[in-house]
Amino acid sequence: MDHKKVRVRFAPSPTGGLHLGGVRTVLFNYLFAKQHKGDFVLRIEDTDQTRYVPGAEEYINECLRWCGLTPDESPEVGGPFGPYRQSERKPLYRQYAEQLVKAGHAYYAFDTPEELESMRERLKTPENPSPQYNHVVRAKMRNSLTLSDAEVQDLLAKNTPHVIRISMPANEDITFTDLVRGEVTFHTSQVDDKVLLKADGMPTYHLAVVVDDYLMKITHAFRGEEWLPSAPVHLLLWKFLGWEADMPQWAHLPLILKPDGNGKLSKRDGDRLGFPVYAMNWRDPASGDITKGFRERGFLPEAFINMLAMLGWNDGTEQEIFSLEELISKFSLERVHKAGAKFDFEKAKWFNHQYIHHKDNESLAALFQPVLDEKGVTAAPDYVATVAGLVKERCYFVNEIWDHGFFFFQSPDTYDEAAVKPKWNADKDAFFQVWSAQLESLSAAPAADLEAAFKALAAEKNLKMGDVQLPFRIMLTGGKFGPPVFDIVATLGVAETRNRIAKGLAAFQ
RNA sequence: GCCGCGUUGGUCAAGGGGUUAAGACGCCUCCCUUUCACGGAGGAGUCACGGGUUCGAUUCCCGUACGUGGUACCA
Repeated sequence: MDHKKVRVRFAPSPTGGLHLGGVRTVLFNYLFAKQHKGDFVLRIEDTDQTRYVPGAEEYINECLRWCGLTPDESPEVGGPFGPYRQSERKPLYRQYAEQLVKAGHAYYAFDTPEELESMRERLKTPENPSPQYNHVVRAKMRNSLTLSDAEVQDLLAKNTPHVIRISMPANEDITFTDLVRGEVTFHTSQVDDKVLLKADGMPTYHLAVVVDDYLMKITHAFRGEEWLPSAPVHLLLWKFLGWEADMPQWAHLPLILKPDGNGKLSKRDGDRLGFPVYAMNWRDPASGDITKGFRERGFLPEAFINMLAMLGWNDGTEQEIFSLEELISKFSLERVHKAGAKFDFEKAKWFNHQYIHHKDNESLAALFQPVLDEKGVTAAPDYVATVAGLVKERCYFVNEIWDHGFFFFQSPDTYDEAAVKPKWNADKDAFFQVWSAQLESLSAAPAADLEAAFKALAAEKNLKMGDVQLPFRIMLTGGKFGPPVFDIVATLGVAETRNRIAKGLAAFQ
Protein backbone atom coordinates (compact mmCIF):
# COMPACT_ATOMS: atom_id res chain seq x y z
CA MET A 1 0.00 0.00 0.00
CA ASP A 2 3.01 2.22 0.28
CA HIS A 3 4.18 1.66 -3.25
CA LYS A 4 2.43 4.85 -4.31
CA LYS A 5 4.48 7.95 -4.69
CA VAL A 6 3.93 10.27 -1.79
CA ARG A 7 1.92 13.32 -2.73
CA VAL A 8 0.82 15.98 -0.26
CA ARG A 9 -0.88 19.29 -0.67
CA PHE A 10 -1.32 22.63 1.01
CA ALA A 11 -4.70 24.06 0.19
CA PRO A 12 -5.21 27.57 1.48
CA SER A 13 -8.05 29.83 0.58
CA PRO A 14 -6.70 33.12 -0.73
CA THR A 15 -8.49 35.44 1.63
CA GLY A 16 -5.70 37.35 3.34
CA GLY A 17 -2.37 37.11 5.09
CA LEU A 18 -0.66 33.76 5.56
CA HIS A 19 -0.84 32.82 9.23
CA LEU A 20 2.18 31.20 10.86
CA GLY A 21 0.01 28.17 11.58
CA GLY A 22 -0.51 27.90 7.85
CA VAL A 23 3.20 28.10 7.26
CA ARG A 24 3.76 25.33 9.75
CA THR A 25 1.22 23.18 7.92
CA VAL A 26 3.16 23.90 4.73
CA LEU A 27 6.39 23.01 6.51
CA PHE A 28 5.18 19.65 7.76
CA ASN A 29 3.75 18.86 4.34
CA TYR A 30 6.99 19.85 2.69
CA LEU A 31 9.22 17.95 5.11
CA PHE A 32 7.15 14.82 4.77
CA ALA A 33 7.08 15.03 0.98
CA LYS A 34 10.79 15.67 0.59
CA GLN A 35 11.71 12.97 3.07
CA HIS A 36 9.77 10.48 0.98
CA LYS A 37 10.95 11.88 -2.33
CA GLY A 38 7.38 12.83 -3.01
CA ASP A 39 5.54 15.80 -4.45
CA PHE A 40 4.31 18.87 -2.67
CA VAL A 41 1.42 20.59 -4.38
CA LEU A 42 -0.17 23.94 -3.76
CA ARG A 43 -3.87 24.06 -4.50
CA ILE A 44 -5.84 27.25 -4.17
CA GLU A 45 -9.21 26.74 -2.54
CA ASP A 46 -11.09 29.70 -3.89
CA THR A 47 -14.57 28.23 -3.97
CA ASP A 48 -16.09 31.04 -1.98
CA GLN A 49 -16.53 33.77 -4.54
CA THR A 50 -17.77 36.19 -1.91
CA ARG A 51 -14.45 36.05 -0.13
CA TYR A 52 -12.19 36.64 -3.08
CA VAL A 53 -9.34 38.95 -2.18
CA PRO A 54 -7.17 40.25 -5.00
CA GLY A 55 -3.48 39.67 -4.54
CA ALA A 56 -3.84 37.02 -1.88
CA GLU A 57 -2.71 34.21 -4.13
CA GLU A 58 0.42 36.00 -5.33
CA TYR A 59 1.10 36.82 -1.72
CA ILE A 60 0.97 33.14 -0.77
CA ASN A 61 3.38 32.27 -3.58
CA GLU A 62 5.77 34.91 -2.36
CA CYS A 63 5.57 33.70 1.24
CA LEU A 64 6.42 30.17 0.19
CA ARG A 65 9.33 31.45 -1.87
CA TRP A 66 10.65 33.45 1.06
CA CYS A 67 10.40 30.42 3.32
CA GLY A 68 12.11 28.24 0.76
CA LEU A 69 9.14 25.86 0.70
CA THR A 70 8.22 26.02 -2.93
CA PRO A 71 5.68 23.62 -4.37
CA ASP A 72 6.38 21.13 -7.13
CA GLU A 73 2.97 21.80 -8.62
CA SER A 74 0.87 24.93 -8.25
CA PRO A 75 -1.24 27.40 -10.20
CA GLU A 76 1.97 29.31 -10.81
CA VAL A 77 4.23 26.52 -12.07
CA GLY A 78 1.52 24.17 -13.31
CA GLY A 79 1.78 20.40 -13.29
CA PRO A 80 0.10 17.27 -14.63
CA PHE A 81 -2.95 17.50 -12.36
CA GLY A 82 -4.07 21.05 -13.05
CA PRO A 83 -5.74 23.36 -12.94
CA TYR A 84 -4.71 23.98 -9.36
CA ARG A 85 -7.26 26.67 -8.66
CA GLN A 86 -10.59 25.26 -7.63
CA SER A 87 -12.51 28.09 -9.26
CA GLU A 88 -11.06 26.86 -12.56
CA ARG A 89 -12.17 23.32 -11.80
CA LYS A 90 -15.78 24.31 -11.22
CA PRO A 91 -17.29 22.15 -14.02
CA LEU A 92 -15.67 19.08 -12.52
CA TYR A 93 -17.54 18.94 -9.27
CA ARG A 94 -21.19 18.80 -10.23
CA GLN A 95 -21.00 15.35 -11.75
CA TYR A 96 -19.71 13.87 -8.52
CA ALA A 97 -22.45 15.53 -6.52
CA GLU A 98 -25.02 14.18 -8.99
CA GLN A 99 -23.46 10.76 -8.76
CA LEU A 100 -24.01 10.86 -5.02
CA VAL A 101 -27.63 11.91 -5.48
CA LYS A 102 -28.25 9.01 -7.84
CA ALA A 103 -26.69 6.60 -5.37
CA GLY A 104 -28.91 7.94 -2.61
CA HIS A 105 -26.08 9.46 -0.60
CA ALA A 106 -27.04 13.02 -1.31
CA TYR A 107 -30.11 15.03 -2.21
CA TYR A 108 -31.28 18.32 -3.65
CA ALA A 109 -32.33 20.93 -1.16
CA PHE A 110 -34.34 23.96 -2.18
CA ASP A 111 -34.48 25.75 1.13
CA THR A 112 -33.67 29.41 0.84
CA PRO A 113 -31.25 31.07 3.25
CA GLU A 114 -34.28 32.66 4.90
CA GLU A 115 -35.94 29.30 5.39
CA LEU A 116 -32.79 27.90 6.91
CA GLU A 117 -32.54 30.87 9.18
CA SER A 118 -36.11 30.50 10.38
CA MET A 119 -35.65 26.75 10.90
CA ARG A 120 -32.70 27.45 13.16
CA GLU A 121 -34.57 30.15 14.96
CA ARG A 122 -37.55 27.91 15.53
CA LEU A 123 -35.60 24.86 16.68
CA LYS A 124 -33.19 26.78 18.85
CA THR A 125 -33.38 26.00 22.56
CA PRO A 126 -31.03 26.66 25.46
CA GLU A 127 -30.03 23.00 25.32
CA ASN A 128 -29.48 23.10 21.58
CA PRO A 129 -28.26 26.54 20.54
CA SER A 130 -27.21 25.44 17.06
CA PRO A 131 -29.79 23.18 15.42
CA GLN A 132 -28.40 21.16 12.56
CA TYR A 133 -29.81 20.19 9.21
CA ASN A 134 -29.65 16.52 10.10
CA HIS A 135 -31.47 13.29 9.46
CA VAL A 136 -34.51 14.33 11.48
CA VAL A 137 -34.70 17.96 10.44
CA ARG A 138 -34.33 17.19 6.74
CA ALA A 139 -37.71 15.43 6.82
CA LYS A 140 -39.33 18.78 7.49
CA MET A 141 -37.49 20.81 4.87
CA ARG A 142 -37.92 21.37 1.16
CA ASN A 143 -35.71 18.82 -0.49
CA SER A 144 -35.80 15.90 -2.88
CA LEU A 145 -36.45 13.60 0.04
CA THR A 146 -39.67 15.31 1.07
CA LEU A 147 -40.88 16.57 -2.30
CA SER A 148 -42.37 14.33 -4.97
CA ASP A 149 -40.26 13.42 -7.97
CA ALA A 150 -42.49 15.50 -10.17
CA GLU A 151 -42.04 18.56 -7.98
CA VAL A 152 -38.32 18.09 -7.87
CA GLN A 153 -38.07 17.72 -11.63
CA ASP A 154 -40.20 20.79 -12.05
CA LEU A 155 -38.08 22.89 -9.70
CA LEU A 156 -34.93 21.69 -11.37
CA ALA A 157 -36.34 22.40 -14.81
CA LYS A 158 -37.13 25.94 -13.73
CA ASN A 159 -33.58 26.44 -12.54
CA THR A 160 -34.72 26.95 -8.98
CA PRO A 161 -31.71 27.73 -6.83
CA HIS A 162 -30.73 24.65 -4.88
CA VAL A 163 -27.84 22.98 -3.16
CA ILE A 164 -26.86 19.34 -2.92
CA ARG A 165 -26.46 18.00 0.57
CA ILE A 166 -24.88 14.80 1.76
CA SER A 167 -27.27 12.43 3.44
CA MET A 168 -25.61 11.49 6.67
CA PRO A 169 -26.45 8.00 7.95
CA ALA A 170 -28.60 8.21 11.05
CA ASN A 171 -26.71 5.94 13.33
CA GLU A 172 -23.21 4.89 12.46
CA ASP A 173 -19.80 5.07 14.04
CA ILE A 174 -17.10 6.42 11.79
CA THR A 175 -13.63 5.45 12.91
CA PHE A 176 -10.31 6.19 11.32
CA THR A 177 -6.68 6.33 12.26
CA ASP A 178 -5.17 9.76 12.38
CA LEU A 179 -1.42 9.84 11.90
CA VAL A 180 -0.90 12.08 14.88
CA ARG A 181 -3.81 11.19 17.15
CA GLY A 182 -4.32 7.51 16.58
CA GLU A 183 -7.83 6.10 16.41
CA VAL A 184 -10.61 8.69 16.35
CA THR A 185 -14.32 7.94 16.35
CA PHE A 186 -17.36 10.03 15.49
CA HIS A 187 -21.02 9.24 15.51
CA THR A 188 -22.90 10.20 12.36
CA SER A 189 -25.87 11.48 14.33
CA GLN A 190 -23.68 14.33 15.50
CA VAL A 191 -22.83 15.68 12.11
CA ASP A 192 -25.29 17.42 9.84
CA ASP A 193 -26.09 17.08 6.17
CA LYS A 194 -23.30 19.30 4.92
CA VAL A 195 -23.82 21.21 1.73
CA LEU A 196 -21.67 19.68 -1.00
CA LEU A 197 -22.57 21.84 -3.95
CA LYS A 198 -23.64 25.42 -3.42
CA ALA A 199 -26.43 27.22 -5.22
CA ASP A 200 -23.87 29.01 -7.38
CA GLY A 201 -22.60 25.68 -8.63
CA MET A 202 -19.36 25.85 -6.69
CA PRO A 203 -18.46 22.98 -4.43
CA THR A 204 -17.99 23.55 -0.74
CA TYR A 205 -14.70 22.65 0.86
CA HIS A 206 -16.10 19.25 1.79
CA LEU A 207 -16.75 18.12 -1.75
CA ALA A 208 -13.81 19.90 -3.30
CA VAL A 209 -11.22 18.54 -0.91
CA VAL A 210 -12.29 14.98 -1.55
CA VAL A 211 -12.66 15.27 -5.31
CA ASP A 212 -9.38 17.12 -5.74
CA ASP A 213 -7.38 14.96 -3.37
CA TYR A 214 -8.62 11.99 -5.36
CA LEU A 215 -7.98 13.50 -8.76
CA MET A 216 -4.59 14.82 -7.70
CA LYS A 217 -3.62 11.47 -6.22
CA ILE A 218 -2.90 12.86 -2.78
CA THR A 219 -1.61 10.17 -0.45
CA HIS A 220 -1.34 12.05 2.83
CA ALA A 221 -3.59 14.87 3.91
CA PHE A 222 -2.31 17.19 6.61
CA ARG A 223 -4.42 20.01 7.94
CA GLY A 224 -5.14 21.89 11.14
CA GLU A 225 -7.00 20.28 14.00
CA GLU A 226 -9.97 22.55 13.38
CA TRP A 227 -10.85 20.15 10.55
CA LEU A 228 -11.11 17.10 12.75
CA PRO A 229 -14.87 17.42 13.41
CA SER A 230 -15.65 17.40 9.70
CA ALA A 231 -13.40 14.44 8.96
CA PRO A 232 -16.32 11.98 9.10
CA VAL A 233 -17.99 13.85 6.22
CA HIS A 234 -14.85 13.46 4.16
CA LEU A 235 -14.40 9.82 5.07
CA LEU A 236 -17.98 9.09 4.02
CA LEU A 237 -17.53 10.97 0.77
CA TRP A 238 -14.50 8.88 -0.13
CA LYS A 239 -16.56 5.81 0.57
CA PHE A 240 -19.74 6.94 -1.22
CA LEU A 241 -17.78 8.00 -4.27
CA GLY A 242 -16.24 4.54 -4.38
CA TRP A 243 -12.70 5.71 -3.87
CA GLU A 244 -12.04 4.25 -0.43
CA ALA A 245 -8.98 2.34 -1.59
CA ASP A 246 -7.33 5.59 -2.66
CA MET A 247 -8.15 7.64 0.39
CA PRO A 248 -5.18 9.53 1.77
CA GLN A 249 -4.00 9.03 5.31
CA TRP A 250 -5.05 11.87 7.53
CA ALA A 251 -3.02 13.87 9.97
CA HIS A 252 -4.62 16.65 11.97
CA LEU A 253 -1.97 19.01 13.24
CA PRO A 254 -2.19 20.73 16.63
CA LEU A 255 -3.19 24.37 16.67
CA ILE A 256 -1.01 27.34 17.52
CA LEU A 257 -2.62 29.16 20.40
CA LYS A 258 -2.39 32.71 21.63
CA PRO A 259 0.16 33.25 24.42
CA ASP A 260 -2.33 34.39 27.01
CA GLY A 261 -4.77 31.54 26.74
CA ASN A 262 -8.17 31.41 25.09
CA GLY A 263 -8.00 30.31 21.56
CA LYS A 264 -6.27 30.09 18.25
CA LEU A 265 -3.63 32.70 17.61
CA SER A 266 -5.11 35.37 15.40
CA LYS A 267 -3.86 38.42 13.59
CA ARG A 268 -5.53 40.54 16.22
CA ASP A 269 -3.49 38.92 18.98
CA GLY A 270 -0.34 39.91 17.18
CA ASP A 271 -1.49 43.51 16.93
CA ARG A 272 -2.49 43.47 20.56
CA LEU A 273 0.66 41.84 21.89
CA GLY A 274 3.10 43.45 19.48
CA PHE A 275 4.39 40.64 17.33
CA PRO A 276 3.74 39.40 13.81
CA VAL A 277 1.39 36.56 13.00
CA TYR A 278 1.64 36.57 9.23
CA ALA A 279 4.72 35.37 7.35
CA MET A 280 5.08 38.62 5.42
CA ASN A 281 3.48 42.04 5.46
CA TRP A 282 -0.07 41.84 4.25
CA ARG A 283 -1.85 44.85 2.86
CA ASP A 284 -5.59 44.55 2.91
CA PRO A 285 -6.67 45.84 -0.49
CA ALA A 286 -10.02 47.04 0.79
CA SER A 287 -8.92 49.03 3.80
CA GLY A 288 -5.30 49.60 2.86
CA ASP A 289 -4.29 48.45 6.34
CA ILE A 290 -0.95 46.73 6.62
CA THR A 291 -0.41 43.85 8.96
CA LYS A 292 3.23 43.30 9.81
CA GLY A 293 4.91 40.04 8.87
CA PHE A 294 7.83 38.06 10.21
CA ARG A 295 9.91 38.87 7.17
CA GLU A 296 9.58 42.62 7.54
CA ARG A 297 10.01 42.37 11.29
CA GLY A 298 13.56 41.18 10.58
CA PHE A 299 13.27 37.42 10.78
CA LEU A 300 15.56 35.22 8.75
CA PRO A 301 13.52 32.59 6.92
CA GLU A 302 15.75 29.80 8.29
CA ALA A 303 15.02 30.96 11.82
CA PHE A 304 11.32 31.33 11.15
CA ILE A 305 11.12 27.81 9.75
CA ASN A 306 13.22 26.32 12.53
CA MET A 307 11.09 28.00 15.16
CA LEU A 308 7.90 26.75 13.53
CA ALA A 309 9.22 23.22 13.29
CA MET A 310 9.89 23.14 17.02
CA LEU A 311 6.36 24.26 17.75
CA GLY A 312 4.75 20.86 18.01
CA TRP A 313 7.61 18.66 16.95
CA ASN A 314 11.04 17.64 18.24
CA ASP A 315 13.41 14.86 17.40
CA GLY A 316 13.63 13.49 20.92
CA THR A 317 17.13 14.81 21.51
CA GLU A 318 18.20 18.13 22.96
CA GLN A 319 18.89 19.61 19.56
CA GLU A 320 16.89 22.70 18.74
CA ILE A 321 18.71 24.23 15.82
CA PHE A 322 18.01 22.40 12.58
CA SER A 323 18.68 23.24 8.97
CA LEU A 324 15.93 22.52 6.47
CA GLU A 325 17.95 19.54 5.23
CA GLU A 326 18.17 18.14 8.75
CA LEU A 327 14.48 18.65 9.27
CA ILE A 328 13.75 16.80 6.06
CA SER A 329 15.76 13.81 7.16
CA LYS A 330 14.63 13.78 10.79
CA PHE A 331 10.99 14.79 10.66
CA SER A 332 8.47 12.22 11.76
CA LEU A 333 4.73 12.48 12.25
CA GLU A 334 4.92 10.11 15.20
CA ARG A 335 6.79 12.77 17.11
CA VAL A 336 4.30 15.52 16.44
CA HIS A 337 2.74 16.66 19.68
CA LYS A 338 -1.01 16.22 20.05
CA ALA A 339 -1.79 19.30 22.10
CA GLY A 340 -1.89 22.85 20.83
CA ALA A 341 1.08 25.07 21.62
CA LYS A 342 0.96 28.60 22.93
CA PHE A 343 3.08 30.84 20.80
CA ASP A 344 6.01 32.42 22.64
CA PHE A 345 7.47 35.38 20.82
CA GLU A 346 10.48 35.50 23.15
CA LYS A 347 11.48 32.03 22.04
CA ALA A 348 10.93 33.02 18.43
CA LYS A 349 13.30 35.93 18.96
CA TRP A 350 15.86 33.59 20.45
CA PHE A 351 15.81 31.45 17.32
CA ASN A 352 16.34 34.49 15.14
CA HIS A 353 19.15 35.63 17.40
CA GLN A 354 20.86 32.27 17.00
CA TYR A 355 20.67 32.46 13.23
CA ILE A 356 21.86 36.05 13.03
CA HIS A 357 24.71 35.26 15.40
CA HIS A 358 25.91 32.44 13.18
CA LYS A 359 25.24 33.96 9.80
CA ASP A 360 28.20 35.12 7.76
CA ASN A 361 28.93 38.83 7.84
CA GLU A 362 28.55 39.39 4.11
CA SER A 363 25.03 37.96 3.98
CA LEU A 364 24.09 39.98 7.02
CA ALA A 365 25.47 43.12 5.42
CA ALA A 366 23.39 42.49 2.32
CA LEU A 367 20.27 41.99 4.41
CA PHE A 368 21.06 45.17 6.33
CA GLN A 369 21.69 47.30 3.27
CA PRO A 370 18.02 48.33 2.87
CA VAL A 371 18.11 49.83 6.36
CA LEU A 372 21.18 51.84 5.41
CA ASP A 373 19.51 52.99 2.24
CA GLU A 374 16.54 54.10 4.23
CA LYS A 375 18.81 56.09 6.54
CA GLY A 376 20.51 57.64 3.57
CA VAL A 377 23.85 56.18 4.59
CA THR A 378 26.41 55.10 2.02
CA ALA A 379 29.08 52.62 3.01
CA ALA A 380 31.31 50.08 1.30
CA PRO A 381 29.96 46.53 1.47
CA ASP A 382 33.02 45.15 3.21
CA TYR A 383 32.86 47.91 5.81
CA VAL A 384 29.20 47.07 6.48
CA ALA A 385 30.16 43.41 6.74
CA THR A 386 32.83 44.23 9.33
CA VAL A 387 30.31 46.20 11.35
CA ALA A 388 27.77 43.39 11.08
CA GLY A 389 30.35 40.95 12.35
CA LEU A 390 31.11 43.15 15.30
CA VAL A 391 27.54 43.68 16.47
CA LYS A 392 25.61 40.64 15.31
CA GLU A 393 25.90 38.74 18.56
CA ARG A 394 23.71 41.30 20.27
CA CYS A 395 21.05 41.54 17.55
CA TYR A 396 17.74 39.76 17.62
CA PHE A 397 16.75 41.30 14.32
CA VAL A 398 18.63 42.42 11.25
CA ASN A 399 17.57 46.04 11.65
CA GLU A 400 19.08 46.11 15.13
CA ILE A 401 22.49 46.17 13.50
CA TRP A 402 21.75 49.87 13.23
CA ASP A 403 20.78 50.23 16.88
CA HIS A 404 23.96 48.55 17.99
CA GLY A 405 26.27 50.01 15.38
CA PHE A 406 24.95 53.35 14.13
CA PHE A 407 28.13 55.06 15.33
CA PHE A 408 30.09 53.19 12.70
CA PHE A 409 28.23 55.26 10.15
CA GLN A 410 27.91 58.59 11.85
CA SER A 411 29.81 60.45 14.51
CA PRO A 412 27.82 60.72 17.76
CA ASP A 413 26.00 64.04 18.28
CA THR A 414 25.39 63.58 21.96
CA TYR A 415 27.40 61.95 24.71
CA ASP A 416 26.55 60.15 27.90
CA GLU A 417 28.11 63.04 29.80
CA ALA A 418 26.94 61.85 33.18
CA ALA A 419 29.28 58.90 32.80
CA VAL A 420 32.29 61.08 32.01
CA LYS A 421 32.10 64.63 33.26
CA PRO A 422 32.01 64.09 37.02
CA LYS A 423 35.37 62.36 36.86
CA TRP A 424 36.84 64.39 34.06
CA ASN A 425 40.07 66.31 34.74
CA ALA A 426 43.07 67.90 33.08
CA ASP A 427 45.17 64.75 33.35
CA LYS A 428 42.70 62.82 31.28
CA ASP A 429 42.42 65.62 28.81
CA ALA A 430 46.16 65.64 28.42
CA PHE A 431 46.26 61.90 28.08
CA PHE A 432 43.91 61.98 25.11
CA GLN A 433 45.85 64.76 23.46
CA VAL A 434 48.93 62.58 23.53
CA TRP A 435 46.99 59.48 22.58
CA SER A 436 45.49 61.19 19.59
CA ALA A 437 48.91 62.25 18.41
CA GLN A 438 50.30 58.79 18.98
CA LEU A 439 47.47 57.30 16.98
CA GLU A 440 48.75 58.99 13.88
CA SER A 441 51.58 56.50 13.65
CA LEU A 442 49.28 53.58 14.36
CA SER A 443 47.13 53.58 11.25
CA ALA A 444 46.27 50.12 10.02
CA ALA A 445 47.33 48.62 13.34
CA PRO A 446 45.23 45.68 14.53
CA ALA A 447 42.99 46.09 17.56
CA ALA A 448 45.35 44.22 19.85
CA ASP A 449 48.26 46.55 19.03
CA LEU A 450 46.09 49.59 19.55
CA GLU A 451 45.06 48.28 22.91
CA ALA A 452 48.64 47.56 23.92
CA ALA A 453 49.73 51.06 22.98
CA PHE A 454 46.80 52.59 24.83
CA LYS A 455 47.58 50.56 27.94
CA ALA A 456 51.23 51.49 27.84
CA LEU A 457 50.40 55.15 27.56
CA ALA A 458 47.89 54.97 30.41
CA ALA A 459 50.48 53.32 32.65
CA GLU A 460 53.04 55.90 31.71
CA LYS A 461 50.61 58.68 32.65
CA ASN A 462 49.64 56.89 35.83
CA LEU A 463 46.05 56.45 34.78
CA LYS A 464 44.00 53.34 35.34
CA MET A 465 42.57 51.68 32.25
CA GLY A 466 39.10 52.00 33.64
CA ASP A 467 39.46 55.72 33.97
CA VAL A 468 40.31 56.31 30.36
CA GLN A 469 38.81 53.48 28.46
CA LEU A 470 35.21 54.40 29.21
CA PRO A 471 35.63 58.05 28.19
CA PHE A 472 37.33 56.84 25.04
CA ARG A 473 34.39 54.57 24.25
CA ILE A 474 32.00 57.42 24.80
CA MET A 475 33.94 59.72 22.45
CA LEU A 476 33.65 57.04 19.81
CA THR A 477 30.09 55.86 20.29
CA GLY A 478 28.37 58.42 22.42
CA GLY A 479 27.54 56.01 25.18
CA LYS A 480 28.29 52.93 27.22
CA PHE A 481 27.61 50.43 24.50
CA GLY A 482 29.08 48.76 21.45
CA PRO A 483 31.70 46.14 20.71
CA PRO A 484 35.21 46.19 22.27
CA VAL A 485 36.68 49.72 21.97
CA PHE A 486 39.76 48.82 20.00
CA ASP A 487 37.73 46.87 17.49
CA ILE A 488 35.81 50.07 16.98
CA VAL A 489 39.03 52.03 16.48
CA ALA A 490 40.40 49.49 14.04
CA THR A 491 37.17 49.63 12.06
CA LEU A 492 36.68 53.38 12.15
CA GLY A 493 40.31 54.03 11.21
CA VAL A 494 42.77 56.37 12.81
CA ALA A 495 41.69 59.56 11.07
CA GLU A 496 38.06 59.25 12.11
CA THR A 497 39.07 58.19 15.60
CA ARG A 498 41.19 61.30 16.02
CA ASN A 499 38.30 63.46 14.81
CA ARG A 500 36.08 61.92 17.42
CA ILE A 501 38.65 62.36 20.16
CA ALA A 502 38.91 66.05 19.33
CA LYS A 503 35.15 66.39 19.23
CA GLY A 504 34.75 64.51 22.48
CA LEU A 505 37.42 66.49 24.25
CA ALA A 506 35.62 69.69 23.32
CA ALA A 507 32.36 68.33 24.68
CA PHE A 508 33.83 67.08 27.94
CA GLN A 509 35.32 70.47 28.91
C1' G B 1 -25.96 22.76 24.97
C1' C B 2 -23.97 18.74 22.02
C1' C B 3 -19.75 16.31 19.77
C1' G B 4 -14.43 15.78 19.08
C1' C B 5 -9.50 16.55 20.70
C1' G B 6 -6.16 17.64 24.50
C1' U B 7 -3.76 18.40 29.78
C1' U B 8 4.53 17.37 32.43
C1' G B 9 7.54 24.28 35.48
C1' G B 10 5.24 31.10 33.20
C1' U B 11 6.22 29.12 27.75
C1' C B 12 8.20 25.14 24.25
C1' A B 13 8.99 20.29 25.83
C1' A B 14 11.87 14.88 26.84
C1' G B 15 10.39 10.78 29.43
C1' G B 16 6.92 6.94 30.45
C1' G B 17 4.94 1.56 35.86
C1' G B 18 10.29 2.07 40.41
C1' U B 19 14.33 8.46 37.51
C1' U B 20 17.64 13.30 41.90
C1' A B 21 11.28 13.95 36.18
C1' A B 22 16.06 15.85 30.78
C1' G B 23 16.86 20.13 27.86
C1' A B 24 15.54 25.08 25.79
C1' C B 25 13.22 30.16 26.25
C1' G B 26 12.28 33.67 30.01
C1' C B 27 13.60 35.16 35.15
C1' C B 28 17.46 35.51 39.25
C1' U B 29 22.76 35.04 41.18
C1' C B 30 27.85 34.66 40.20
C1' C B 31 32.28 34.41 36.78
C1' C B 32 34.43 36.48 32.28
C1' U B 33 34.45 41.55 30.23
C1' U B 34 36.65 48.32 33.68
C1' U B 35 30.23 49.16 28.27
C1' C B 36 26.74 45.98 26.51
C1' A B 37 26.54 41.35 24.45
C1' C B 38 28.58 36.46 23.70
C1' G B 39 30.40 32.52 26.68
C1' G B 40 30.67 29.79 31.42
C1' A B 41 28.84 28.16 36.48
C1' G B 42 24.68 27.98 39.59
C1' G B 43 19.35 28.97 41.29
C1' A B 44 13.93 29.30 41.74
C1' G B 45 9.96 26.77 39.30
C1' U B 46 6.34 21.11 36.98
C1' C B 47 3.64 15.63 36.25
C1' A B 48 -4.75 19.35 36.81
C1' C B 49 -7.94 16.65 40.47
C1' G B 50 -10.52 12.13 42.36
C1' G B 51 -11.04 7.09 42.11
C1' G B 52 -9.29 2.47 40.60
C1' U B 53 -5.38 -1.53 38.58
C1' U B 54 -0.57 -2.61 40.86
C1' C B 55 4.15 -4.40 45.72
C1' G B 56 4.63 0.52 43.35
C1' A B 57 1.65 5.31 39.50
C1' U B 58 3.57 11.39 36.50
C1' U B 59 3.30 7.02 33.26
C1' C B 60 -2.29 2.17 32.42
C1' C B 61 -8.05 2.47 33.10
C1' C B 62 -12.49 5.31 34.55
C1' G B 63 -14.58 9.73 36.04
C1' U B 64 -14.31 15.10 37.10
C1' A B 65 -12.34 19.78 36.13
C1' C B 66 -10.10 22.88 32.88
C1' G B 67 -8.46 24.22 28.01
C1' U B 68 -9.32 24.04 22.93
C1' G B 69 -11.80 23.00 18.18
C1' G B 70 -16.35 22.23 15.61
C1' U B 71 -21.48 22.82 15.47
C1' A B 72 -22.44 28.06 7.87
C1' C B 73 -24.65 27.59 0.70
C1' C B 74 -16.35 29.96 5.17
C1' A B 75 -12.34 27.59 4.55
